[in-house]
Amino acid sequence: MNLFTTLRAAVLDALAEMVAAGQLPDGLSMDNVTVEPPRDPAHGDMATNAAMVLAKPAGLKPRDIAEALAARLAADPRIEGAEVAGPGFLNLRLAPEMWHEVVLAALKEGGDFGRSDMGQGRRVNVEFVSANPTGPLHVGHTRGAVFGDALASLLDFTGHQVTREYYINDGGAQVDVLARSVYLRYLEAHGQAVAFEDGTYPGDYLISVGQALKDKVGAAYIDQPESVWLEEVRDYSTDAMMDLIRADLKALGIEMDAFYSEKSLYGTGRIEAALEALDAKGLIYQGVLEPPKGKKPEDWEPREQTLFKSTAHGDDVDRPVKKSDGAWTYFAPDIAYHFDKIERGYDALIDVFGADHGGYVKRMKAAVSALSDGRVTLDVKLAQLVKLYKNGEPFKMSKRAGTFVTLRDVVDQVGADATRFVMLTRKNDAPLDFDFDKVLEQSKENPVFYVQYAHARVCSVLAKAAEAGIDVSDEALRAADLSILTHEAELALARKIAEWPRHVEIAGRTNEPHRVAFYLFDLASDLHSLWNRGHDVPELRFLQEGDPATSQAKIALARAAAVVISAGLGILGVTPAQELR
RNA sequence: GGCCCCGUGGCUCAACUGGAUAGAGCAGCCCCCUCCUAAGGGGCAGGUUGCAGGUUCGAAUCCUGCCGGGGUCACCA
Repeated sequence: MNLFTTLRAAVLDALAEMVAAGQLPDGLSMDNVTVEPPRDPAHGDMATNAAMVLAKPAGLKPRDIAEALAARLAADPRIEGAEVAGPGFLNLRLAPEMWHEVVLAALKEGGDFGRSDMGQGRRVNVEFVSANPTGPLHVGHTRGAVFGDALASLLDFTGHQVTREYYINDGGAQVDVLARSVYLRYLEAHGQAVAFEDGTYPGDYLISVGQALKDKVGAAYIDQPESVWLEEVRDYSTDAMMDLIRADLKALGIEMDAFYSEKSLYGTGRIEAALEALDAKGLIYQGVLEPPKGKKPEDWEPREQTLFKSTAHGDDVDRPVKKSDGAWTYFAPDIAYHFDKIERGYDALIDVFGADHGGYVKRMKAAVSALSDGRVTLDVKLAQLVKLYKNGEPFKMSKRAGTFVTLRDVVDQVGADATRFVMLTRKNDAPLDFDFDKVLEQSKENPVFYVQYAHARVCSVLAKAAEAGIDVSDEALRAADLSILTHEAELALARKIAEWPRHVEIAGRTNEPHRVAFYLFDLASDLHSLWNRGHDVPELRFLQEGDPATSQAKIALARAAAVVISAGLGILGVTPAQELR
């Protein structure tokens, strides 16, 4: 149940009647007519801009349209009042029963309350993390991982068919480096002294891989040239790294639906096929690029390369798909990979990249646009940097000094729930501060705690009421007489609950899961506020001693709020707390 | 130099993708508090939304040009 779409439909009906009655001309576009909660509660429960939007095309004064619309809407029993205000807003005041219906809907629908069919089953592929398979995930990956996973859940909740996908970069030189590094650890496991030069990965996490390799092949690779072992060690090592990464993701509660190997594109004709598809559209040519303007690399020299005419699809310059020696650039398999996604029949693609890949967005969009003839959209979300703090002090990471923080470090210290929530308290393209101490703090300053606390409080009331012999089962709460809820503070909470389906749709439409986190904070805030008013105003307490009927109604309201918090946290991948420790 | 992101009270951030008097939390000042389970509650003050134009009934939001911060820039992945 979404009150806002319900009321918008009512407004549109009334407008249609006005057209039929000759009060409005025919053929007006209603697309821009909105029904929204006004910022100022004094303006009523909902406001529509219909009169202002239609005034110009209809050739009428906004206030005249609003007056006529108000007259019609006032006849609707769901609407208690309709007042024209400001430049032509029509403010609607709803009958209290509408809020009671919302509470009831939340109780009945439970975790499905707010679910939307907005996506109409459109198939969406969300590609995220896609970290090189050369080591464990670090904090930088964590944000993208949480963001992508929450976005996928959000899209699912809004009626899309979602695939969570990881692109394994196992085709480039970095996996050879990995193989050589593991080989060194392998020699080490055989008791040899080894040196990790520049261009190898010295991390401890490869020790066990080297050991395992020794257990597997014994001494077979000792004193052998790369040609003997490189390929096998590479495959063995990337598999080991992917196991590591899968385990890291699992620690965060993330499970991918699909892993796609870059290597599988080579030697199978996939890359060639993708480029032929572009060639068929006249978008591949041999040419020489201009040097980058302003900055002149010293070793720059003009080279003839195979280029993709990405400028035909909005890019700034054309991009090479082959190096001057004829080998593929990284971009080529990426084109093939996205071509594959298009061929798998997705309606929309989403890529979650780190902010340092910002320069890649235009060419990728150009490729998808060209390959799908504009049919498939690609939205690229960039996850900005995470700044770490410890005891209020910036925490510097250095790979060389071995002080880089892994995903595991973070999850082990603060838990998956807090990690996930905090990572979503900022929009993806804004930098994020992550303070190890603050996220565990039990105070209002910590949004994780504040939202969890609200949920725990409701659980607490339920337990308390049950102890007092009041039936607070789902059935009993659904049957409660909600008409008792008339206090402004109570209706305010119900109003906030009613906004949930609306925020879900906005978040889903914009691919912005952080909106869910902000909404939950607001909702928690309203619940705490109502709770606190119970100190001064005993009638506002949820539990009314000796009055089961009233208690049930009030607890039904609290329970509805908890249902929404639980559903919202579910989208974010956070477990709602039953109690706090 | 080109491109992308960002610029909102002292600080950290919102603002329903164009709506009404730009909202919260810290910090500051003033009150209250042992209360259904609690780590507090209420209030005051604080703003030319980086600057200048433009579009619109209406702009923090869209367009143009500046200023400032960050990222990125063939033959790496």
